[in-house]
Amino acid sequence: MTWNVNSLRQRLPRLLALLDRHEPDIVCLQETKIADSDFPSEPLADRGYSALCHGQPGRNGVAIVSRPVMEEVRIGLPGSPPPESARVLVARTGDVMVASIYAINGKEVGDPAYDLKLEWFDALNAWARTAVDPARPMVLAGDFNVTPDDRDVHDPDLWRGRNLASQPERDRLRALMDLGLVDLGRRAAGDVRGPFTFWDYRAGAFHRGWGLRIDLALGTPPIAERLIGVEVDREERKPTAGEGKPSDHAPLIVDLRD
DNA sequence: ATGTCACTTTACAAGTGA
Repeated sequence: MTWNVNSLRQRLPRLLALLDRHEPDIVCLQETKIADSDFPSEPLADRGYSALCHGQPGRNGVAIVSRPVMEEVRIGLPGSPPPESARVLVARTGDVMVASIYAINGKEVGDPAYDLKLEWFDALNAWARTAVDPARPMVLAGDFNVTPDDRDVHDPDLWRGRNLASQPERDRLRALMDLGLVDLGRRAAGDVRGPFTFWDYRAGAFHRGWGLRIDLALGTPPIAERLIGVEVDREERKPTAGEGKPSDHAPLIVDLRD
């Protein structure tokens, strides 16, 4: 499972309910917005989950919550542009590598943050060229802040060329996948629009179906051949589900054969 | 496109980032 929680402090009751509901083996979290010293390890441990975290107070932050105790492989992204931000965490269980990824949003095409985003993807891809072995099982899951193609936006004409849908960022995501990664969500869904994972809080975007598919699980072929299905838990985006307010992202759940 | 949310701070409102 991968889920951008938009503050783990705010979303903890929902995360705990989500663990009870889906019983996932491994959960990649993004935008935890919490320092490692404040990470809520105990309520997770009570449910049989251990956690690795790479956070900072107030913004960004990634974590991997799992039933198997995972071995930490890497914290952070070597060569990523300053300022240092908590966006990558890599861990291993058995022969499976898992990376929790939170890409830079980029704000708008032309904004300095957009250039930083492209630079950050170059650093991610440079790391991935050394870390992704298509012969070995590996999953990169998280909020990539890029729609892979026009099927991943609710209104391609509206979004054409804009941040989250522009060609330079799509080219970089494509270069990452060309290292031998399968977009598991797209493979499971087939040639349809969506399934969306993010809806802006504003303007009633969820209610109006104004969604994007920017949360992705990318797997090497040994993972992809074990793919059973993929589900987006849209209930988690509704204010009525679980405890407290929703994140602006819904969890993406990938089901793999043992 | 924008009917919001969560964070931070010479904190009880306003700016930032998403």
